[in-house]
Order: sequence, then C-alpha cells, then structure tokens
Amino acid sequence: MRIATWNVNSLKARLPKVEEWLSYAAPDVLCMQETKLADAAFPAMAFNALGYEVAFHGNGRWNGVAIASRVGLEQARPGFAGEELSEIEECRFLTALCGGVRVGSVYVPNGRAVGSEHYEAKLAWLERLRDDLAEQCSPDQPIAICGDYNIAPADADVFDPKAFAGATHVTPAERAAFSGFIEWGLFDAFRLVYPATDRLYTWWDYRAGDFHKHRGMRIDHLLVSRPIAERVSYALVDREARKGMGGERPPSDHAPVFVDFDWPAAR
DNA sequence: ATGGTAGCGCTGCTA
Repeated sequence: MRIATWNVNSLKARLPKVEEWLSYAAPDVLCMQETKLADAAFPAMAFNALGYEVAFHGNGRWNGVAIASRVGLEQARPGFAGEELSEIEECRFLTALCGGVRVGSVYVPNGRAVGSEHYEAKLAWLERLRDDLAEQCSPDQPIAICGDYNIAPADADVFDPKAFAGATHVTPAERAAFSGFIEWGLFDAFRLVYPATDRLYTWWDYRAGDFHKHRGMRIDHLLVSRPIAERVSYALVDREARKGMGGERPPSDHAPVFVDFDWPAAR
C-alpha cells in the first residue's frame, strides 16, 4: 500500500499536476492540504475518472484538506470529533477509513512568528489533534496521520539550523508537540526508511531561488502506528514533482512524500 | 543581500 501526502498549494491551480502525479506515482491514498477550495468547487470527477474516491473539507481561499483513495473511503469526518461544521473557521483536519487504515489529512497552522497569537494557536491546535487521536483511536490500530505539520522535527530536517534561529517550525515547543505524537505511539514513517539521512526536504520557499539551492525543510510527514510501521518497505520525497516545467505555471512549494508498506488492501 | 515568489482576487493577506 502506498500512502502519500502533498500540500498542493491550491488544487485549482495544481489539478493537472496532481492528475499527472497520480497517474505515475499511483498511490493508493493521497492526502492533500491547502486545496484552497470550497467543497462545492471540489473537482471530484477528475479524481473519480482516475479511479479514486474523494473526501474533502474546505471553505475556499485558504486552507482546505482532502483525501483521495482507490482502496475504499468510508466514515469521512471533517474536523475534530464532536466539532460542528458551522463552528469550523479553518479547514485543517479530515479523517476517513481507507483500506482498513484510519487516515488523517492534516494541515497544521503555520504559526507565523514565535510568541504571536498564531504561534500559540498552532501549539493549541497540535494539542487538540493529539487529544482527538487519543479519544478516537488506539495506537494498536492501523493509523496514518499525514500532512503538512509545519514542524521540522530535528536539525537534520532544515538546510541550515542557524538560519532558523528564533523562527517557527523548529522551536522546542513545536518539536515537543511533534514528539507527543511519537510518544503516543506513532512513527515518523520517512525516518524508518532514512533514519539518519539529512538534506531530505519536502518544502522550499518560493523566494530567493531556495528550491534550486536546495534550501528547504522537511515539514510534511506521514505518522503511522506500529501495525503499519513494522510493514514499511520504502519511502520517497518526489522532488521531481516540485520542479516546474518550461512554460507551465509554477509547481507547489511542497513536494509529495509517500511511504510503501505491505498491506492486504493495496492495489 | 532583512530581500525574494506564489495564490487568491482586486487589497493586502497568507505562506
């Protein structure tokens, strides 16, 4: 089974790229973030035509998450458990059962500046996510919570730790929140395959030519529970999908990441 | 080098 995650930075702008990627990477499940689409505008038929069912949760302009699956998609739930749709201002979390795996697509708030109200809201949101998992799931079940965590878990996950001194994504509090998921029973699937390889990034700033200088961060993660972790065989950041092609509009500032594991529902 | 680019949508915010 191949589960992927990709912050597409507008599914409207990126749909041809996503369709192309689905056709050659052929994930069984793709979690998307920053679709920037209201539910009424979600291009479900484009996914259906490629053999994927979709669940989506967005209100336009900003944020927005989705899950595409070709191994079944049931029990789709937007937001946290018990959260009323009408009270959700920012669409950042969506879960569904795909091929026997509880899949979550997450878009963690950016945080903007350390100490700002947005930073505090990011930490609070991460705590709420952890509470939701603890209430709704058990780590002995197959779980994959995938998405843009906006956290680089270790210094090896940023191109230059000194350049991020005092910045978000690398603070002890954010890293502690990330560790909280690990302590609860999830594994950083990418690190199971590449335990100590640095310079494996998933995001590069559009500005200053950072992608071409490979000045990036690893902030998109697939966190999986033990039943999946012990079956992981392969993982990859598809850096090719972050490259623009001549004459086309720019790619997303994130690359897709996927993990493969032996699973009966896989196609 | 305290900049730079992209998306949305039409002004400036978010990243």
